[in-house]
Amino acid sequence: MGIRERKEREREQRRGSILKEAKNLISRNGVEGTSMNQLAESTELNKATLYLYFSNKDDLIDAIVFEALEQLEKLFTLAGLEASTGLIKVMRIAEILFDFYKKHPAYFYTMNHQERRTAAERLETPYAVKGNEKAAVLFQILADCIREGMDDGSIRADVDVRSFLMLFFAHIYGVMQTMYAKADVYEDVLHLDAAIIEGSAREMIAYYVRNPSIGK
Amino acid sequence: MGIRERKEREREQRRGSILKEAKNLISRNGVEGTSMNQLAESTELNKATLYLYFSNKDDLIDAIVFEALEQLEKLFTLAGLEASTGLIKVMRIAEILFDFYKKHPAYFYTMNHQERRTAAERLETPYAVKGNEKAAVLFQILADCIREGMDDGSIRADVDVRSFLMLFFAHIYGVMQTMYAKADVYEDVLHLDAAIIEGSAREMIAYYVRNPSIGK
Amino acid sequence: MGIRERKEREREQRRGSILKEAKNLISRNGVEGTSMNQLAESTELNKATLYLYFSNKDDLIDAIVFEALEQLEKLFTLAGLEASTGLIKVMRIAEILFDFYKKHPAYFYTMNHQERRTAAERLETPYAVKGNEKAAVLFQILADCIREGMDDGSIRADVDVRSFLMLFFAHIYGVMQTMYAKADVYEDVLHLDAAIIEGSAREMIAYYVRNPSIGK
Amino acid sequence: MGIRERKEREREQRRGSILKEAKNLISRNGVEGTSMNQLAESTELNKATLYLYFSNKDDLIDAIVFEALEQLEKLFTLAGLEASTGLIKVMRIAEILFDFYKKHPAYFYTMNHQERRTAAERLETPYAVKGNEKAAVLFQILADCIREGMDDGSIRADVDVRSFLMLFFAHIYGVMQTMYAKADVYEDVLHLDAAIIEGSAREMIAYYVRNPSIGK
DNA sequence: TATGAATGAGGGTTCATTCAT
DNA sequence: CATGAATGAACCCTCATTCAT
Repeated sequence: MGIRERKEREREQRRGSILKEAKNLISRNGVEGTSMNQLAESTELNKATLYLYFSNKDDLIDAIVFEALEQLEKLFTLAGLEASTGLIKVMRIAEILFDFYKKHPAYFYTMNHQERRTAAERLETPYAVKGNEKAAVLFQILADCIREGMDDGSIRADVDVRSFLMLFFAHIYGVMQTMYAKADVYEDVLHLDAAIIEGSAREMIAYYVRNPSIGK
Repeated sequence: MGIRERKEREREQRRGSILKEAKNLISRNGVEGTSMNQLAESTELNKATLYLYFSNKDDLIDAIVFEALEQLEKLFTLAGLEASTGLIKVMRIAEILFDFYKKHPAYFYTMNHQERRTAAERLETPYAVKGNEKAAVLFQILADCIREGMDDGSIRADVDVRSFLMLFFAHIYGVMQTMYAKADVYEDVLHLDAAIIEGSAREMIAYYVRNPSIGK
Repeated sequence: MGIRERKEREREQRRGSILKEAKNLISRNGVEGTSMNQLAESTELNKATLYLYFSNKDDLIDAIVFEALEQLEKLFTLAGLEASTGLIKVMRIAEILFDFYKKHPAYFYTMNHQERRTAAERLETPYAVKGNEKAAVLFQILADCIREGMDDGSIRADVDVRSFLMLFFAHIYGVMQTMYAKADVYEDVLHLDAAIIEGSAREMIAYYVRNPSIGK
Repeated sequence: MGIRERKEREREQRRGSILKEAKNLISRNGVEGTSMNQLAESTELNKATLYLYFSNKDDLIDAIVFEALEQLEKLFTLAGLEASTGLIKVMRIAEILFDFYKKHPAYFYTMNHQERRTAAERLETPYAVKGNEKAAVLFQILADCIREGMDDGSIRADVDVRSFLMLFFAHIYGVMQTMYAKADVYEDVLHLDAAIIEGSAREMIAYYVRNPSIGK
């Protein structure tokens, strides 16, 4: 069975290198701008071979999304360790998310690509199911931080937690998207630095959730 | 001379009906998911005919964007009339923007599609130039409201106006995108109503800019 | 009937201005590279209007060819007036033809465009018929010069006149085509000047027909 | 390893058969008159399949041109072997070129099609680069023959070699073009045989370069 | 497992030409 | 006479995907 495990491991490696190259391309050209053709060329594999590892282009995208979620789960978990209050944890997670999106454009692009497929389609594929579960974990981590903040008084008690979960990701997504897509506007027209916008964006979250009776 | 005007009007109507159908399709399938082929079928026009009214697919998209900006300009302008304070005006504009995006998905999709084209490309086409000017007007209206709010004390004085301009649109964009793309998540998983999320999203802006010494 | 003549004259003028603009475009973009669309725009006329003056794109081309032939006829005729010998006349015509082609690229391009249409098609259209007649006149003028040269001893007696007629135009056509299309080759690779090539090309004709017993 | 070579050979064959069919179509309809669509139909291949063998229509044309140049190089090289004088070699090459163009209209059409593309475009594609090199070889072979003729006295010493290189190809090109395009004129109007014209055309070259002190 | 080869469907765009007015 | 509007047919090219081997 050692031989079988080795095979398995090799397969995983090959798969990983495909994913790596895919992320590479997506970082540069976006999801729609990356074709299976290009990917085959970059990986020096045959197009058909790609389909041995991923049943679909969508499946491949899902795999990248899943990878992203896995990494985010780790990062989110670590975020809480050294933080003292719930608010600080939440803000730390925001920071992590921004950094993550900035560092891995491909993850950003893929995570926000699923427009085309209907919810039904999305639920059927095995990968997406796992992805949804992982996403739920992230939600949970963030939710816990919020509730912790309410308990320790750092976060105001009347925050609607479930709304905030969506809002948190949506807000950061919107800002990131703007920073990727509209750099020319804020740089050339408004003469703004990316770091400043991001800082304000994080501040905005803090303003929203922090308990005003405690102070900043 | 009446005849020429009538022709002109008819042409404008035809153009309008093409745009209308385009928005229709885009609402359902997104910008990239809408082809000139489909549009020709939907309008029951020959493909070449479309090119009599729009020199490009991009040009058509630009026209839709411009339409959106025109309407938004009107709406933004009206927003200030009945509002008493700068803060209320800002919030009113946020509300308007949400309503607008909800009512016109196609406007939403098109306005956030120009990512792919480089800044250079965007600046060259005549339509885009006009679009940029219109966008600048919207920015200005919002900026004026903010400053007014600072003057009347409804908005805290240390808001970075230019950052906020980006943030405002980015935030709303992110929330809308999430609501369009992730409806299944917040509905099925979080059992959330869209209106609640939107309410929270608007609140978030208010929390960020309002002058705390005045109170909510 | 004065009114009718004026109308006729106006029509001729309009037609002429269309032709003029067509030649303009063809000079720059070639025959295939010039579309009826462009022509309509340049003339500020409606596309359909063009078809009131020319039943076809081919017809329009034929008209330009005819114009060219008309002008060439004049030039060819004048060529003989001041020349002393048949040889000199022939050489003068060669010079004229080169100058003509250089000055009017559009004439050159159109005259050598009729590849597509079969001989049958070409003979049917009214313009082409007239064109063929004019071409025959040019041939005749050149033939007369040759024969004159044979008589006055400047041209060798054993030239096959009919062959030469074709050869003369073919040779000049080939050289001109090369000069239009391959300028980069002779300039960049061979470091040759256009005037030198043309000079050699004319010389080549002279070498071929002149009576060697007379001397250059 | 045999298997891979066989695959390679099969691919080469398929490629060859596409080229063959392309030449077929071009012979009949010219380069611009031959579409990738038609070619797909003729080869009974899918349109997309063609693009597996040629990245472009231009690339395909370049491949044909290159093929032509390869064959011409062989023919030109052989031409000198049995010939005694430089003049005879030159004339032999002219004969070869005529025969080649007559036998392979597609080669003729493709070789004289690159007018449209600018020099810059032509130099960028890898095929074209190789083509230019091959063309330079042909030029060189001809130049050597000329110089040899000058040495052995068969060609007059005052021929401008570089001019002649251009002239030689231009002349033959012009004649061939005329014979392809104006067959009806010389046949119906002048009652001339193609062979006669070609003979005169070759003679014209000889008249131009031969050393008169030696005699015909 | 991996590949070379192939494909159907569709992408955006442009052409010469012809109506009804 | 002139026009605006329209069109069918064709253009080159690319996509995600699937065979047989």
